[in-house]
Amino acid sequence: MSDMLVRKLEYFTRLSGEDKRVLKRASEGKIRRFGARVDVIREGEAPEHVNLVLSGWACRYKYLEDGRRQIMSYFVPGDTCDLGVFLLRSMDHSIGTLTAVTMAEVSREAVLEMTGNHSRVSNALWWSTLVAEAVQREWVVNIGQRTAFERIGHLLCEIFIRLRCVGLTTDASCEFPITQAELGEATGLSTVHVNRTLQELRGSNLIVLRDKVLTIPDLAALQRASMFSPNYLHLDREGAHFDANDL
Amino acid sequence: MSDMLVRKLEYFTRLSGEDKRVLKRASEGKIRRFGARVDVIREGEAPEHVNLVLSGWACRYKYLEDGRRQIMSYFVPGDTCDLGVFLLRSMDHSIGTLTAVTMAEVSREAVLEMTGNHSRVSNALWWSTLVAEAVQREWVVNIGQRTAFERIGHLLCEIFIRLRCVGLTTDASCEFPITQAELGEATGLSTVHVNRTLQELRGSNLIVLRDKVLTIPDLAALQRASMFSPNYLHLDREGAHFDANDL
DNA sequence: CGTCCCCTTGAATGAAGTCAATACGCGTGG
DNA sequence: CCACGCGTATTGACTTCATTCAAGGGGACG
Repeated sequence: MSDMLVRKLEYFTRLSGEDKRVLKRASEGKIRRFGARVDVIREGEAPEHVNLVLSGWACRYKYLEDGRRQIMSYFVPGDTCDLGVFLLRSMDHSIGTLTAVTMAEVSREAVLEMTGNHSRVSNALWWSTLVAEAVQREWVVNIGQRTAFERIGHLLCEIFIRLRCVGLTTDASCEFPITQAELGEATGLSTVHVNRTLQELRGSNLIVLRDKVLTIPDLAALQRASMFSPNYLHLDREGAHFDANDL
Repeated sequence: MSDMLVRKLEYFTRLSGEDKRVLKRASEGKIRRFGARVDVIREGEAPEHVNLVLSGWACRYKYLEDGRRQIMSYFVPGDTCDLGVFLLRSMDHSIGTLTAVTMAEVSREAVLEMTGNHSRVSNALWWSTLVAEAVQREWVVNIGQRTAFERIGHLLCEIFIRLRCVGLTTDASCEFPITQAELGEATGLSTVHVNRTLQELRGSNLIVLRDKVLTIPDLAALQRASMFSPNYLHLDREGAHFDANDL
């Protein structure tokens, strides 16, 4: 079940059988199923556990008073929503689903157990948190500096690579269940402009996007066109010195 | 010296004398002085310690290939630049000064000592990290959804409040040594447009900004005008249940 | 068959960027 | 002391990227 998480963490360091068991146990607590476009937790509420996405897509978002919505992060399988949340009394944003989603609720105790007694697992989880922060920063760069074309291209590169890390791509394709409106909310663009920009990307043969399936025939080309560098995802086993030696 | 940090952390929880001593010790290691507009660490380099700003302003930034620069965070006294950095092999962004800056280099060992053996200090430091993340997310909202007017207003509110937390404001004023160009790099606006927007803010009597001094005559009004809510700064002593009881 | 959601398109508008020139303060060196 | 250069702030005119408004098309589903 938590295969995706293990798979992702091994981009940082090799985990031992025991490490994997610990992770598995933590993610086999309470499982919740959500429909599409449903809130998991809302701004103002008190966080009670860490949410781990097992399947489906979710997002972190915030409404402005006037109804505009900004999506601040996408969550795909293997992603955790804030390891540290329960230090805070109340959420400053909401988490909602985009598609139908299953989530594991990881309790405070389970997190403390992992971070306190299993240092390799702890390091790997902190690494994933640091990467999530780096992604957040990259979004600032993306929205702040890039044109619509680069911006959407960049986002597609990021998502594709993140999905590939957890085995959710086949060759050059992946599921992409996000509507154009939601893409707009994530990139700070209007729906209409997202639509036109996607057509441009299609016209340049950089992407194929139909029926909720995204194909990137030449990832390197898309990366170039959108000035994407994967360095901020820190996928080159930077924690190799922590490697477990049992297989 | 680390007064600012202690002062900031006490917005989360009350620290004991011992806690403060531990923090003081950690920030009294190597002190470095930088001139204005100088890099502290560059993208691609390996982080070796946590930087704690003692005085002056710094920022986190990234260049795009074509020379555009995005500032992703501002650092003011009391701010630490990434508690977890040394889990990563290389920086995915740079940190540079805006004014002359003094920084304390907090060693990996000092961080481990604080987080491992002093749980209240550890919690407080993690809280400050979580707040920094919340700020990062808010910048996405800011750049993604708000107009130039709201965007700059929002940023000024945030900075003013952060400075007030560490005692760097007097009444309605604070030092504000940021150039218009740097404001533009942080908000994703051109210098020219920043200039015009500042004039609008002045014209609405929401701010006075002259000679590197910012005055916000009516903070509540500026907050309203820029749809600013301080909730994401989590300043209402959310860790009060960890309070030390000695004074 | 109608409704709803999502995608698409066109035309008009608007916010912000670009280019270019000018102004101002400040330090340096003649 | 003044001239010069430099970085920062300001202004005007023009352009462009993106938004808004409005309408139409297509598929899924009851």
